[in-house]
Amino acid sequence: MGVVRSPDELCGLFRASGRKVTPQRRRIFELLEGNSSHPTADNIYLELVKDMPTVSLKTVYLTLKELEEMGEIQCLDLGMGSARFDPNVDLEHHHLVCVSCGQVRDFELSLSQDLKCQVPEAIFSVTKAEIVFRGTCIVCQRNGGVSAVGSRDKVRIS
Amino acid sequence: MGVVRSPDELCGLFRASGRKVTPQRRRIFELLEGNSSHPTADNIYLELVKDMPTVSLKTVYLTLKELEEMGEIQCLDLGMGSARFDPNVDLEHHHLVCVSCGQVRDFELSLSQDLKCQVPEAIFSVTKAEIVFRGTCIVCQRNGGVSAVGSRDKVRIS
DNA sequence: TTCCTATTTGACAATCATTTACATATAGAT
DNA sequence: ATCTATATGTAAATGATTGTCAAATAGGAA
Repeated sequence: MGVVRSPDELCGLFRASGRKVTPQRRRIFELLEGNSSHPTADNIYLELVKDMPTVSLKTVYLTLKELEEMGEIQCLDLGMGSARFDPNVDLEHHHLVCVSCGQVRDFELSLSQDLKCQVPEAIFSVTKAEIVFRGTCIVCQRNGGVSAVGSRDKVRIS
Repeated sequence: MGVVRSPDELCGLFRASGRKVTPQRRRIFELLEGNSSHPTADNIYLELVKDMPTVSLKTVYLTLKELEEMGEIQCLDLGMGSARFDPNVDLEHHHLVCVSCGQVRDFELSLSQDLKCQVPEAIFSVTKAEIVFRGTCIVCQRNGGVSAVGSRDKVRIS
């Protein structure tokens, strides 16, 4: 299933669904490919302007929203001020959120019990079950948890 | 452990930690007691103004933040535009989020495996593991999922 | 290839949640 | 009752995200 698609595949999917593929969109697809840094819309925008000085943040938001609607990326709201985007749409894939530096890491975890089945259908129909692990990453533990970066600070994509 | 404290207990804890107990704070404690509606700061505020016409949203935010710092309530950011506050601080307590009406429900779940132990200490030190189940509640399923309420709409506390 | 039109874009303003600034009011210890 | 640190309210600032709309353009049709 739709895990990590190439820019070309995404362009095809966009056209197939009646959308147009513009240079800015293609570039966004490229910036997302294999990106495991969980960038914010602004992180993407800052990379984008390097090549396209006139792009607007709005275009980034719009393209990301469309990708999300198509199920090609997921939008994570982890309570850090701004949404993070993740091109990894794998199931059994959860997140480690460092409350010190704000970094978000993917974490593969296949539970013996299927989480969705834990909730009675008579009560609620589960579409998606996500686990958020909050704590401190090894780097911040070494730095005594004092690693400056506030939750609202920009995290440049590597 | 600190699960569901009475307004009086909270007043005591506030004084004990050098904070002052004002009428508006006491009222906020009352509004939170036994409240399982997962109100936003604004929901609380709207109830509060009924008794105290001059109270400000800022006071609500501040008091809620202090309660959170004291570990007496938890702040949930579920990606619905505004944070939800939950006086239930029970461990093994997760959330069902209806993507149709925006309602948030508590869900007790004791997994046979301890979630925290799933993450290697060498990688990340977990403080808290929370599961968010997204899907549709029974009510919205009956209404054909068309139950109007947008994610940013206000949800009055019952 | 050129044309045509629905879709995108970008500049800008608007909105929403949350925080800051600061002068005034007040809880609660003495 | 006094005094001072803390809390309050007004009003304005901030940051993320969305709406408006005229101008630009992708890409199918001719």
